[in-house]
Amino acid sequence: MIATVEHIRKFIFALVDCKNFYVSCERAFNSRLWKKPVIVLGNNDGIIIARSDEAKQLGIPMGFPVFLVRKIIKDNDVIVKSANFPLYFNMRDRVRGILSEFTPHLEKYSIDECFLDLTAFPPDQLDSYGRQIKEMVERCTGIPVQVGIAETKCLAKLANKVAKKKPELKGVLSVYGNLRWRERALEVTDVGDLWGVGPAYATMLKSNGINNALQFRDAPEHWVQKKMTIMGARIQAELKAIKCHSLSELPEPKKMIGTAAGVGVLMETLEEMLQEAAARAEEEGWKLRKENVCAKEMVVWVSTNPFSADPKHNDAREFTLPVATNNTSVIAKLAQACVKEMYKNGHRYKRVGVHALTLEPANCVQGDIFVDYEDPKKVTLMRVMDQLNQERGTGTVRIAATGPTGVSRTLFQNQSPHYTSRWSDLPIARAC
DNA sequence: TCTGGGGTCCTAGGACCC
DNA sequence: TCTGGGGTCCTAGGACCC
Repeated sequence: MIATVEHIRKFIFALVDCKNFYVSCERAFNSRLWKKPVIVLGNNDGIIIARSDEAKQLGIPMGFPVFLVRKIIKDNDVIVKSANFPLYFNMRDRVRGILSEFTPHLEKYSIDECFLDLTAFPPDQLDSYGRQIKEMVERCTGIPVQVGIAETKCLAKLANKVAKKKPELKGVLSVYGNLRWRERALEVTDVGDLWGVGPAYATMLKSNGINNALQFRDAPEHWVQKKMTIMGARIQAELKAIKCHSLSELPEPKKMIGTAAGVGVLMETLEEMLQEAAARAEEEGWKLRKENVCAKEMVVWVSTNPFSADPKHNDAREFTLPVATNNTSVIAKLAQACVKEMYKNGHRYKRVGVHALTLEPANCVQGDIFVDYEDPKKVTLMRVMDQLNQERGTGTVRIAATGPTGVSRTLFQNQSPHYTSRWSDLPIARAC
């Protein structure tokens, strides 16, 4: 490999990761959840999307259908919460706000993780700096975090994981410039826990005698590239402190925007399917307008429940719009036409999906002299609809095609109040 | 005997992330 | 009875072009 200036120049990355994020958000407003096993369920209260440490210790797995662990929940008084995304998004923004006070150079990697560029900071103080970040976030938001610091993103991720696993590190680990610490961290990390190594690669690597991150780093480079493509080669280089991934401070424009929520009660009639198609189109339109883009090509698909013994039917239709659009009623009509074509009587459907594949910025859509989607009245109608729904709550104004009630969808039986996003739910402080 | 070679674009499929 | 919902990137192979 030819060393470039990029490789020689030293960078410092920190990864800040919120611990059991959704559970921590719930706990920040409800002290009764402290030190108890708590889990958070996804849409429809179907699967487990977050667990407290206590719940993990009971052996409750992530992404698992909740009905399969009912007994553990009952026997151990596990507290079950339904997802409360408005609260989580708000807490995410608070955490990011605190982090951006430390450095303006940060990448919002996911709802509960941020990469920080600390290159400008004195390397001998990184450890204490990591501790300051941790304390400040916890004090201001109530969300516990771990901090990992290193020369590359992959190593920062790894340091973060080690900090999480080893209580004596108290949630902060910098391996920057410290070869011995770096090797130790690599050695105690299972190869399957590396960022970018999923279950398939982990199995392959282990069957070749590569069990930890250190062994992976030292494996022959050509072999790694052959088996795991350029992605694997990059992970390996990053573990050698050679930077392959930069900080992306500005989010890349999206390449695809989709929506495909499963329904609560399976759909059997065409009418239900058409209503669901309209509802998904409505959501898709809203997402496109929020991103300020229009879709030129779209895919509509239907599927039955993959886990049931019912007859299966999965199908998809793709179409190209004459003029890219983000207008809900245009999308809804086309989505319904696709569903009408695909629907087969005698099946119980779980999902209708609507995906936009080719996106164009909304302000420079290529026109078509025969089609008039850019009718200012329609644009205004969408804007007013979005505004009303935002101010008065989702679903205040809907297109008629979604039906009077819509298809039965989301169950939130154990949702906490919207502490941060609804006036009536504001927590009340009482003097003891 | 021996049947070009280099390039682009598109798609499906596989792997991964949170 | 109940099993999420978003995304990204890379590669191989085929079609097609000159």
